[in-house]
Amino acid sequence: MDFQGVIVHWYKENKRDLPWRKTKDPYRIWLSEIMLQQTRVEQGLPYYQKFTAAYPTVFDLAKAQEEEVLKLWQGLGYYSRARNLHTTAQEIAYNYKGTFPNGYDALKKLKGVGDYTASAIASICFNRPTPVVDGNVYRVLARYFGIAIPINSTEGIKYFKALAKELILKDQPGDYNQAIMEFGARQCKPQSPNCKLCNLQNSCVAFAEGKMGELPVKLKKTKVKKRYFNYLIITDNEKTILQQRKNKDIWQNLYEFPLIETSKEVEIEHIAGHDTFLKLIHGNAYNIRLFNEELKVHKLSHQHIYTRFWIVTLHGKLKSGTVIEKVKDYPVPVLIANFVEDFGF
DNA sequence: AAGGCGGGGTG
DNA sequence: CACCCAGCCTT
Repeated sequence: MDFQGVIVHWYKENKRDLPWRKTKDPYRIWLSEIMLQQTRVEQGLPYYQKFTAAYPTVFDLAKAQEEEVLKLWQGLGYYSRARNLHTTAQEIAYNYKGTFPNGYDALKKLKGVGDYTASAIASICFNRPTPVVDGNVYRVLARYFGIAIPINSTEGIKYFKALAKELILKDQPGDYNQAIMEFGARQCKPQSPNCKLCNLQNSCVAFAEGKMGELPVKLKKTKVKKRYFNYLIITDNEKTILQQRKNKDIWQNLYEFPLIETSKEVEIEHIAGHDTFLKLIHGNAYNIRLFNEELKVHKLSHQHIYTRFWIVTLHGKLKSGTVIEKVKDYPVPVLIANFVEDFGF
C-alpha cells in the first residue's frame, strides 16, 4: 500500500469521534477550523460545543454582540480569531444570504480564513482537491520523505504545499486531509512518535536514519519579552472600575482593571504617585494594599507578564463604575479571570 | 520576510 | 525549562 493508502486506512481505524466529523455544514466546519488554529483538539472541543449551542446557525452568530462572542471565546486565546469570526459571520449572513462560498479563492477572502482554513473547508465541505498543510502535515511529510527544508521559510512553505498537492487523494480529499492531520496528531507526534507500531515504518526516511527528533526543521525560537503590569482594583465595596483594551496589543477588546505598565517592578510609592492612579482616585480618601506579595507571572508564548494587583479601597462612593457582581459577565484575559476568582469578588 | 498574537499540554 | 498546537494578519 502506498503512503496515502496507509494514512487513510490508519484514519478509518483510529479516528476520534468528534462532532465536526458528523457534518459537512460549512458553518460548523468553518467554526471548528477557526477554533482549532494553533489549538489542540481537546482544548477547542468544549468551545465548539458552547458555540454551536449558543449559535446554531451563522445568522445567530451574526446577530450576537461582539462582547458576547468574546465572552464565550474567553480562555481560548488569540482573540483576533473571535473578532474575525464575528465579522465573517455577518459577511456570510448579510452579504452571502447565509450561504458559504464553495471554492478556495472565495473562501480565502473571508477575514480570518487563510490558506489552511480555505483548503480545509473546500475539501471537507465541497470535495475540492485543495491540500491542507498545518503543523501536523509539515511534520509527517518532513519525516516520511526526509525533508530538511525549514517549514517556516518561504521555500519550505512552497515545497511542502506542492508536495501535499501531489499527494492528495482527489476522490476523497476531505478524508485524506483529515487523515494526515489526525495521523500527525496521534501517531507521528512531535515528541515520542509511535514508530514501533507504524505501518509506514519500512518506508519512512526519518525512521531509517533515526532523525525523527530532528525533523521537521524550524527556523529560530521565539524570544520572550518581559512586561510589568500593575492592576488597580479600585472599589467602594459596591462597584469597581473596568476598562476595555483598545490598543493594538494583546487582548484587544477584552476588559481589565485600570493598568499601570512599568519597565520594572515598582513599589507602592510609585503607584500612589502615578498620574493614572491620581486621576482615578480624584482626591478621595483611600486605603491601598498589595494583594499578591509574590509577583504573579502570566506566561504567554511570546511574553511573560509580571503582575501585581493593588487593592484600593475608597472611603467615599464611586460615581461611575461596574457593579462588582457584573464583573464576571465581561470578557477578560485569563490573568484577570484568575484574579477575580482568587480575590472572591 | 519578520514579528505579533494566548493559553495549555508534554517531556 | 523548551517546544508545539487543524494559522492568520500586519508591517
